[in-house]
Amino acid sequence: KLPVAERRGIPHHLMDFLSVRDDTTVAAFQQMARAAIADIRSRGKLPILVGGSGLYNRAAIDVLEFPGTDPDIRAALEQDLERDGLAVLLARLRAVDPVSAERINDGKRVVRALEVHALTGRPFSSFMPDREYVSPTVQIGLNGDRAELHGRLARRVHTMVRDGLLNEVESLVPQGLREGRTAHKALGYQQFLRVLDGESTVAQASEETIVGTRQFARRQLTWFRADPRVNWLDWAQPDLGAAAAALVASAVPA
RNA sequence: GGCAGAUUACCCGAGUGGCCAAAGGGGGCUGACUGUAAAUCAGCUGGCAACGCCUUCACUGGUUCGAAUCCAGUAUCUGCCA
Repeated sequence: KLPVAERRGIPHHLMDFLSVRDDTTVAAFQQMARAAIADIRSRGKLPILVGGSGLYNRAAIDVLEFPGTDPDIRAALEQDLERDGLAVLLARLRAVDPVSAERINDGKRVVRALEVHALTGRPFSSFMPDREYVSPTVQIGLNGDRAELHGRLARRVHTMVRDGLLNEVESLVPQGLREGRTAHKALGYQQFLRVLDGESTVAQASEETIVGTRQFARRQLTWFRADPRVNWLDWAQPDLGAAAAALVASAVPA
C-alpha cells in the first residue's frame, strides 16, 4: 500500500476497510468497486483502478455475472471431493455440464461448477458471457526486463521484512488473522505465520516470500497478456508518465 | 602424513553393468482462470535440421558386445586417526 503521506491528498478507495478476519469474494468486491466508481464519476472525477488481481479487475470493469453461492452445498461438495477425488467429481460434472467438465481440471473449480448447477439448475458454462466493457476503460500494463523484475521483487520483500513484517503479522494474529479464509494466505502473511509457529525462520520465510512473489508476478503477466485490450508500457522508458497520460487522453472525451 | 567416504543436469537428490538424457523435489519458463484469486490448477525444462541424431553423471585412462554404474590414477570436499 502506498503510505498515506505519499498519496498527495488523492482519496484511495477500498483500502483498510476489512479486518483480517473477514473473508472477501469477487462478487462482493464487484459491488463495492462499482459503487466506488459510480461515486467518483458522480463527482465528475476520473476513477483509476490500480492493482494486479486479474479476476478482480475484470469483475469491476467487465460484464461478469456471478451466480450465487451456498455454504452448505459447497461444504458437501468439498467433502465429496476429498472422499472421491477429482476424477469422480469431473464425471459428475460431465453429466450435467459437459462444456465445463472439458475445461476444468482443478478441484476448486469443479466444486464451484457443481455448486452453481445445484443452485441454479443451469450449467456453469451458461454464465460465461462474451467479454464486454461495463464502460469505456483504458488498461495499462507495466512490464520490463525479467531479471530486473526479480531483483526488484527481492528488494521489495527485504524492505518489508526490515520494516517489521514479522511484528505486523504477530499483531494481526489476535485480530483474527488465522481465522479468516483469505488474509492469512496472502503472500508474506502465509510465510511469516510459520515463523511465529517456530516452523520457519525469518531468512527462510523471506526467501519463500520472494519466490512466491516472483511466481505471482508471472501469473499476473500470463493473465493480462491474454487480454488484447491491455496497453503495455516498459517501466524503464523515460517518458512513462507522459505515455500513460497520452493513452488515457486518447480515450477520454475532452 | 595414514585410513574411510563423497563428487549426478540451474539447485537438492535417486540411480551401483543394458529397460538412462538419467526417478523425485525445488527453481525457472509457458499456459489456464467467473463467489477462497497475493489463491488454485496444468504442461515444458541437456542440445538439435528432433518419431531420429548429438553431448552429459568431477577429470584421465582401462575392463566389457555394452559403463553414471566395475578397475586404476588425478583433482576437490568430508569424517576418523596423527
